[in-house]
Amino acid sequence: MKRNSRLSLALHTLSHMASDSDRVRTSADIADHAGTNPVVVRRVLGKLREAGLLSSEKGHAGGWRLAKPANSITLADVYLALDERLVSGTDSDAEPSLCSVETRLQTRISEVLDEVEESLVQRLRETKISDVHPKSCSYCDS
Amino acid sequence: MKRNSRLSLALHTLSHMASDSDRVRTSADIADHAGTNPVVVRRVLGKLREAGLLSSEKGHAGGWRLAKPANSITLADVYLALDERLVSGTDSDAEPSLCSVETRLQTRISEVLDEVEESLVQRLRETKISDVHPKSCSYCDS
DNA sequence: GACCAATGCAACCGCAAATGTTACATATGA
DNA sequence: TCATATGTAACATTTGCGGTTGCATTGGTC
Repeated sequence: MKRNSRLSLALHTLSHMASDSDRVRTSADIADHAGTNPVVVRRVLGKLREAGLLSSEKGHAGGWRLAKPANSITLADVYLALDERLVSGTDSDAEPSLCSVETRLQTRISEVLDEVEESLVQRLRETKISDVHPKSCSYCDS
Repeated sequence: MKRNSRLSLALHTLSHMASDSDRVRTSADIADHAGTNPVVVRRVLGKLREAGLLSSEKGHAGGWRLAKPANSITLADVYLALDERLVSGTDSDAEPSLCSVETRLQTRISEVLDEVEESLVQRLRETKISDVHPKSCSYCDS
């Protein structure tokens, strides 16, 4: 795994689940398929659960499953669930500049980036998880 | 400086320059205003020069200036000049999965993210540097 | 009830990318 | 010739993130 791994992992998992909604999957299974670690999987999927996209069950026959139909989940749902802010990073520690013009410029730049960020989310809203999944794909039984 | 600092620094600098195109600015000046280091500034602005957005001159009265009018530079120009790929990260080391379905899914996800990335660039193309600059701003003379 | 298998969570390690820093070569105008 | 700027390499520092371990908790199964 590498860059944008959280978003990538989330899409990967959701797409898989979309192909067989009834099947319950464990973190270990998902981690194997994604080439990563069960704990990492739980971290990412936990966010998706908080957002109501997934549900999880503990115990012997526990695991993860979709909490709503795949065609009702958009990329924006996933993106926002993960708290990703690719464009307008949280530029917090802006030390109060000596020059008032500086601070105004900084504010203005943040505005512009926020607008772009919003456009990005709008674009993500146009694609559903069910659109991502390639045709003729059955979850491989390892 | 912190997150998205390269893009932020670039926009900051270009906006400043847009307000007084004739003035030549040194890395040190810019670094002071941006609260960072001259070398960092040169690294970022060097990319912008490669892209033909800025020009620089060595020597005694050297420094940086716009290479073209601010209203002919879009955010996409800056974004691409910096080699930013916020959405579709270069997911290179994808080890060949055992399952063919996996690789196809991976490919499909990359496709989708590339499309989103392209949408982002298109959006960035709609905003010019001259749009970023707040009105009534004279470069403060420190 | 004992046991096993799953999530949930906290703490830590290690790596990699980006920034920050120093140093020095080079160019150029005064 | 000197002061001042960029250009660049090398190194230090910070930071975010994936990875790892450990353990508590929950819930089937025997």
